[in-house]
Amino acid sequence: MKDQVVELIGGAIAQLITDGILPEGDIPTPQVDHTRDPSHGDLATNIAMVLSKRAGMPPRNLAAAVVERIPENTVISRCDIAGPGFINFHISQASNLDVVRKILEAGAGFGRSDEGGGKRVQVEFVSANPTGPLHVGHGRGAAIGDALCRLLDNAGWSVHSEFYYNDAGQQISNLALSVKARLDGVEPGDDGWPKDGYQGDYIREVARAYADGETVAAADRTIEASGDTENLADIQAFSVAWLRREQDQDLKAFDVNFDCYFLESSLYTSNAVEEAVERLIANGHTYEQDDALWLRTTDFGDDKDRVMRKREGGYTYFVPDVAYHLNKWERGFERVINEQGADHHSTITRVRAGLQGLNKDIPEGWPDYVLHQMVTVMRDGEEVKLSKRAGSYVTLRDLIDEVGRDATRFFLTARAATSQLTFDIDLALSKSNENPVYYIQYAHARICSVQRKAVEQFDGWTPANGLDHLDQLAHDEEQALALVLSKYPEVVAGATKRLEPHAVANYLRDVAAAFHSFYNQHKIIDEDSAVSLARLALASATQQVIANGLHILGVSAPEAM
RNA sequence: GCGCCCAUAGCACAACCGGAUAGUGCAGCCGCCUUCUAAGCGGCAGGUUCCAGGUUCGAGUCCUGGUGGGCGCGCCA
Repeated sequence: MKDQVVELIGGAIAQLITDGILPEGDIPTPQVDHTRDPSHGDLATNIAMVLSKRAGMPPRNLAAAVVERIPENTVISRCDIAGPGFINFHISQASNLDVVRKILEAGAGFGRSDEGGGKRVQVEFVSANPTGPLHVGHGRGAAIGDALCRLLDNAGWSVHSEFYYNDAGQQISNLALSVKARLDGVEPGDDGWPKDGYQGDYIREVARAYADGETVAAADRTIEASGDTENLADIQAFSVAWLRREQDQDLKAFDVNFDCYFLESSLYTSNAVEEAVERLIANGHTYEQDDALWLRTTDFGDDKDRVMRKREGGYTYFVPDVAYHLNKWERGFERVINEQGADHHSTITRVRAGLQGLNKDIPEGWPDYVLHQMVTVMRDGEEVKLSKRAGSYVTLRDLIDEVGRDATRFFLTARAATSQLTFDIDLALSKSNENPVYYIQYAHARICSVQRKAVEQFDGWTPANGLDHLDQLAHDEEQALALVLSKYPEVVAGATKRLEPHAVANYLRDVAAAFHSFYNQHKIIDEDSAVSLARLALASATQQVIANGLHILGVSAPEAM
C-alpha cells in the first residue's frame, strides 16, 4: 500500500519535470510515512518540503502542484495539504482492507521476504564459559540472538547459529580447583580454598556427582567421572561436561538451539592459533617487548597495543578469538553477527585489528556486533548483585521456572539492546498476569476461540469465506485494525535491517490493542452472515500476524488461555 | 584521565532516514461482564524529552560543551 503511494507520487514528480516546474536530475525517492495522528490521514509525505528549493517555490504551492498531478487511482481517497507542506493521504477503505486478503493468502509467509537471497549469515551468541549456570545476562543474549536468527531467516538468509566456549585456560583451571577443593572438604574461606575459586553451591553438586562416578551427556560430549579426587584433568573434564549439560538444559528450557558448539580448544589442536600468530608476525604487525609478544593494534585504531603472547608463554584471550574469526571467514560467512554483552566491547577493536593484520582481504568493519547492555535484577526492592564467584546469582532457569519461558523471552527482547534493563522479579512474579506478553497472547487465544465457534456455526467455514464481503468493514475499529496489520512487513523489514527485534515486540502490542478494541466494540459472529464472515476474515488475519510476529520472538501463540 | 552505551510521565520503556499536538504498559482515579475468553474495553490525570549552546522550514533524534549513571581501559576471559 505504501509502495503504491510512493509510485503514485513518483508519477506526479515525473509530470512536474515534464511540465518544467522541477529541473531534471537527481530526484530522491519520495519518503512516505505512516502518520501518528489520524487527523493527518493514513500516510504522509514531506516531498514538497524536500524539493521546494529545487522548484524555487514555497512548499505548500509545490505540494498543490504535486497533488494535481497524482495519477488516477483507487488507492487514495483524499489528499490534503497541511502544516508547512505535508501532503496527507487518506487511503480508500477497499485498499486498506486488501491486506486481509494478502495475509490470508500468504499465511505464515506473510511478512517474509527473500532479501537475503539465501546468502549465508552466521550468528554467534551466548558463548558463556562452562564455569557456572546461565544467568539473566546470558538470557538476554540468548533471547536477542535467537530473535536475530529468526528475523534473518524470515528475511531469506541462510542462518547458522553458533555458541563458542572456552573449555581450557585459567578460568577452567579455577573451576577444576574449586571442585577439587569441595571434594577435599575445603569450604570457601578455609585455608587452601583456591584463589579466585568459584563459590556457588553448584560446585558442591559437581563434586558430589564426580565422587559418585556419574556419567554426564552434554550437547557435544559424554564424560564418565573416574571419581579419582587426585586427578585434576579428570575433574576438569567432568566439570566442564557437567556445566555444559546444565547450560544445555537452560537453553532447551528457553527453546534456543544452536547449529554448532565451537570449542576454543579446537583452535589449538588444529594449529589455527599458531598459524594466525605466525601470519601476524610475518606481516610485520608484531614486536617483542618485556619478554612478551605484542600486536600493534594501534595501527588499526586501538588506543594502545595489546599483548598476544604472555611472558609465561600462553596467549591472551583475544588471540584465539582472532583465529576463531578467521575460521568463520574461511568457512565462507561473508556476514557474521556477534551478539554479546557490552562488557566485552573492547574486544571488538582487537579482533578486527587482528583480522586486518592477517591481510586476508577481510572487510574493515567485519564482523558486525550487536551489544546488549547489562541486566540489573531487582528482588525485594533491592538490586541482586550477580557474581559467579560469590555465588549470589539469579539463574536463567530460576526465571523460566518462576515467570515462564514466554514472559522471560518477551521481557528480554522487548527493549532495545542498547538500553540497560531492570528485571524486577517481584513484579514479574506477583503480577505476571499484567505482563504485556499475556496481552498479546490473549488476543491470539481469543481469536482462536472465535474461530472454533465459527466452525460450529458455519458449515465448512474457512477464513477466506469472508474475502468477498470485506466491504462490510467500514467501522473505525475495523479500518484501524486493518491499517495496523498492513504495517507488519515494514516493521519486520526495519527490525531486520537495524538488527532490533524489540521493534517487533512493540508492534505486536499495537496489533493486540487494535484487536481488543475492535473485539469489544463489535460482535464478530453476528446474525448477518456477510458481516460475520468479513469480521472473521479480519480476525483471522490478525491471528496470523500475531502468530508470525510471536514466532520471530520465539514466544508461543497459544490457542487457548 | 581516556573509550563505548545511556538519560523521555511516580516506575519500567517506545518513538523508522530529522517531521506535524512525544506514545505504551504498570501504579492512581471513574465507568463497562443476561453478549464470541473482563489476562479485556472506554474515560480522567500525569512531561521544560538531564542542562547550555549550535545546525534548519522543522530537533527527543544530528553537532559542540557540560552534568548524572552503566560498562570497559589485565601479560583475566
